[in-house]
Amino acid sequence: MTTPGRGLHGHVLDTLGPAITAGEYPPGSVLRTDELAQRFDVSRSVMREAVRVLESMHLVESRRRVGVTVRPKAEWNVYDPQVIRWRLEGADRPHQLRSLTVLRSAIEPVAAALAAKHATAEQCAELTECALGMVANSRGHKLEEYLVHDVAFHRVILTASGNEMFARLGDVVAEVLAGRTHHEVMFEDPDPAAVTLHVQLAEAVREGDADRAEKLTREITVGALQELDILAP
Amino acid sequence: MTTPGRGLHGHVLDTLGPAITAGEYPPGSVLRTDELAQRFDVSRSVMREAVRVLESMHLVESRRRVGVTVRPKAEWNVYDPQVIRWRLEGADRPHQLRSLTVLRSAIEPVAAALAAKHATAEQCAELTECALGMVANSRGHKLEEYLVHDVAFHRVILTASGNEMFARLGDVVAEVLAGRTHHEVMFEDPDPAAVTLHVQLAEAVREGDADRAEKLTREITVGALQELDILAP
DNA sequence: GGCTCTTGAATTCGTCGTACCTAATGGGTT
DNA sequence: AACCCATTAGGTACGACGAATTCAAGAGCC
Repeated sequence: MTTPGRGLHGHVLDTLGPAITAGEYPPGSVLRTDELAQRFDVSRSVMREAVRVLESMHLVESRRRVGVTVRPKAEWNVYDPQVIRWRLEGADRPHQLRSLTVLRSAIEPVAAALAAKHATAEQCAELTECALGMVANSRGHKLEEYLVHDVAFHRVILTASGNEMFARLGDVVAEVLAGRTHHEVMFEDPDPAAVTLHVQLAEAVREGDADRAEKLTREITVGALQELDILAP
Repeated sequence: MTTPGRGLHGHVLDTLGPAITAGEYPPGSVLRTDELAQRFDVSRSVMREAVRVLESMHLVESRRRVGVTVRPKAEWNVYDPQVIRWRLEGADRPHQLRSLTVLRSAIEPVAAALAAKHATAEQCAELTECALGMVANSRGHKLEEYLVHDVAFHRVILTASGNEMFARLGDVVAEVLAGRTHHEVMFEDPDPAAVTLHVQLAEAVREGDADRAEKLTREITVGALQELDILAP
C-alpha cells in the first residue's frame, strides 16, 4: 500500500508477514532462516534482515539452536501500520475491522473535543471544506469521492487534537473507512444523517464547542459500530 | 526493559534508537551505514539489520546513493512499545507522558464499559483482588506495592474489554503508571479518592454496570490528567 | 553568453557467499 | 541423577560485485 516491496527483503516481508498474521504458522511454529532463504531464493543476509523486522514487530522470536519461532497473537505489535495492513489483507479482516472501529469510537470523540479547543483557523477551514465535499458527493453513487473527503475530514480532526498519538491514527482510520467502502457494507449512498453530523461537527469545532464536538463524534462512531453490528440493539 | 540488547544489533539499537527519538539527529539528517558500523565497532551486516529495524519503525529511511535519513517525528510509529520506551528514557519524557495519559483518558473508560459486559468471573475476582491490594498499600509509603496492584488492575480491565487493541495498551499504561510513581508527581501516598474509585470500579464491572464503570473510569483518568496539569481549571 | 540537456563518474546502499564463532539442546556417559 | 560433549542453527565478520541515484562536467542550443 505505502511502500510495496522496496528491495528483496521487502518482497519477503510482503509474503511472510501476511502469512504469519493470517495464522498460517500457528504460535510456536519454528521456521529456519536457511530454509526460508532457500524458499524465497534470497541470500541468508536478506532473510536475516526480514526476520529482524518481523522480530521488531514481535511477530516472531529468534533463538539460537532453535530457529525462528512464531509468537502468540497476543504479543504482536498490533498498532504497527504494517501489521494492521497485513491483517486487513487476510482472513482476519472482519475481526480486525471491528477492533479498529471500536478503537475509533474511543479515540475520535476525545480527539474532536481537543480539536475544538486547539484547532487553528486553517484547520477549521479545511474541516469545513471536507464537510462540503462530503455533502457534494453524498448522492449519486460517488462513493470514491465521498471517501476521499471523509478520510480527510477525520485526519484533520485527529491532527487538530494536538496529540501526536491521536494524529498517528489517521492512517488507521483511513484504512477502516476505505475498507468499509470497498469491501463491507455501504453499497449505496452514505447515510444522510451521518453527512449532517459531519457538517455539524465542523461547525462545533469552528465555534470551539468541545462538548458538542465530542457528542457529535460519539454519534458518528455509534453509527460506524452499528454498521458492523457491534452494538446490541 | 523487555529484552535489552539481545545481540550486537540490539546494543546498537539501544544506543541509536534513543538518540534518534531524542532528536539528536534532526529530521533530514543523513547517516551512513559504514560510518555507523565503524562508530559502533560492528560489521556492516549487523548495522544493516539495525537500520532495517529502525526503518520498520519509520524512524529512518534508507535510500541508495544518499544514506540513512532521519524521518520527521510526525511519521514515527509512536505506538511501537520500543519507541515509547526510548522516548520515555529521553528528554521527551514529560511530553510523551502527557500524550500517553491523554490516550489513556480516551481508551480506558470505553474499555471499562466493555469489560463490564464481557469480564469473566475469574477476571472479576482478579479485579477485586487488585483493588484490595491497592487499598492495603495505600498508606504508609508503600508506593511500589501499590504500583504493582494498580498496574495489574488496569491490565485486567484492558484485557477483559475483549478488544485486542485495548489489551495491547496494557504495557503503555504500565509505563505511564510506573513513570508517575518513579519520576513525576506522587511523592506521598496515593489520593484516597482514587483508591475508592478503583474499588467502586471493580464493583461496577462485577455487577455488569457498563455505564457506571465508564463514568468511574472517566473520573480516574481525569485525576491522572489533573496530576499532569493537562486539564485547564 | 547563458541556458538546457546529456552523459558519465562517483558514491552508497543492495545482494551474495563464505567462513568462523557462539550458545543452546539433546543424547550419551559416568 | 548429574555431567559432558557433539550437533545444530543462529550470530558475526569480511570481501566482492551489482545497481541505482546524485551531481557535475561538457556538448548542444537559443
